[in-house]
Amino acid sequence: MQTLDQQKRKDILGAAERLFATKPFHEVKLQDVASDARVGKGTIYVYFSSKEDLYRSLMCEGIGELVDRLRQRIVPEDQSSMESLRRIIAELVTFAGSRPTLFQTARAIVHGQYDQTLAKLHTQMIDVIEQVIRRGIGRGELADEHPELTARYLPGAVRSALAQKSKNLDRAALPEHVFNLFVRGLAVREVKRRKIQE
Amino acid sequence: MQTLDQQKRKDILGAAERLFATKPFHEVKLQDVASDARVGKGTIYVYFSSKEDLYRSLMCEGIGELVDRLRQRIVPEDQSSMESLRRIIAELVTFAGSRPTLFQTARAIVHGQYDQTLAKLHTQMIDVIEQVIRRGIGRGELADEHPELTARYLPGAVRSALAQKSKNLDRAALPEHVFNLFVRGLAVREVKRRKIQE
DNA sequence: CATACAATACCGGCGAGTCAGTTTTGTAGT
DNA sequence: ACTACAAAACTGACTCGCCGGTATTGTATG
Repeated sequence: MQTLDQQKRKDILGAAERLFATKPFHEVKLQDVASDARVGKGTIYVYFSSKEDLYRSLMCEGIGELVDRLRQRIVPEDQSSMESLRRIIAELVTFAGSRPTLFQTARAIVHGQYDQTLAKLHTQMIDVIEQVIRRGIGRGELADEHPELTARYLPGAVRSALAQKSKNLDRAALPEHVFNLFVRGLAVREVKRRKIQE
Repeated sequence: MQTLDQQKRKDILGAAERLFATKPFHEVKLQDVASDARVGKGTIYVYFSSKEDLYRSLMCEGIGELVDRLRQRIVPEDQSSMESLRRIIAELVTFAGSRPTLFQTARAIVHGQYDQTLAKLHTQMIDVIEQVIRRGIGRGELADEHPELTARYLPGAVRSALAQKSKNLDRAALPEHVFNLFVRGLAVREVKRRKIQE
């Protein structure tokens, strides 16, 4: 009597996530969401006040979860900045892989000026990354003129790499590759290294 | 009257671009596009067969233009790979700045499986970048395990950086920063450099 | 008079949102 | 334990407004 069935809410969100992954907002029909979630169309309105609200809830909870995970994985005191960076990237890749919709659509929403909650969550994510870089700079481990920019590149890069699922991207190699690129860059330094070693 | 025709078409595309930049597809009304373009609603259907077609044309022509520009700016024979990279990044930033809609929405569409034309154009863009990197590797100027991934990161990074227009991003600094990061990475190398110099 | 197009009116389909009715679930009384 | 009952949860057929698309009208131009 008391509680709305939280499982049902999850079902609806799950169906919505699947469908919004496939088509743009305006092509997703609430009837389909309902069918997919095995609930009546009206039930959706028990848990969400509108299609818009459903969509926003989906996004907010997803990004919120990502932010939480990032924070959990980072322990500034005990970790080198490199390790933190590595973990951030790994987490981004994992998340993007397991919940492609959320990660991908996140961008579309951030752009939409209306939803401040979501924008705020997005900012939080960027902030977490930026702080890690700044800390690394402070410790003398990293160098970066604009950490606030780099913090944005990271999720963007991961997103782009995973955007096309067609190719057989080596998922396992992705985190390491991103990490290496961001840390070392493309420039060849073999010669210098040899000089050092000699 | 032929000349007028093409101008009118441009007007419509321009208005559409402006509006699609502001709101999602389903919130853009054809009446508004018409008004904005100073054209009768019916006239739109002279040049485009449907709202969908208008949108697709807009995207295709935009991305096509970007691909052309990238190709023009790159002269593999006469340029170092670094210079090519620098130009690619500059072009991406410029384009993303001047035509935010196209750049930003591009990926949302690519994901949609229906439109192969657009997907193909997107692939072409990635290919241009990838080839530059491969050439650099061949010449011993660059090192990269997965150029096909890096080629995707680049536009993704730029896109992310420009996604939020709120902050006073230093537009001028952006290309250089992206270039430096991708080429050199975040790692501090002062120590090593000193060792070499000593 | 003819052409081209803006403006406007109109139509039909579609889908978000509603609500009256049905089912499920919790509880109280015996 | 069982029944009875009530309240919440759920349903899906229906409604209603909106907008894509078309047909019509008015007007300017040459």
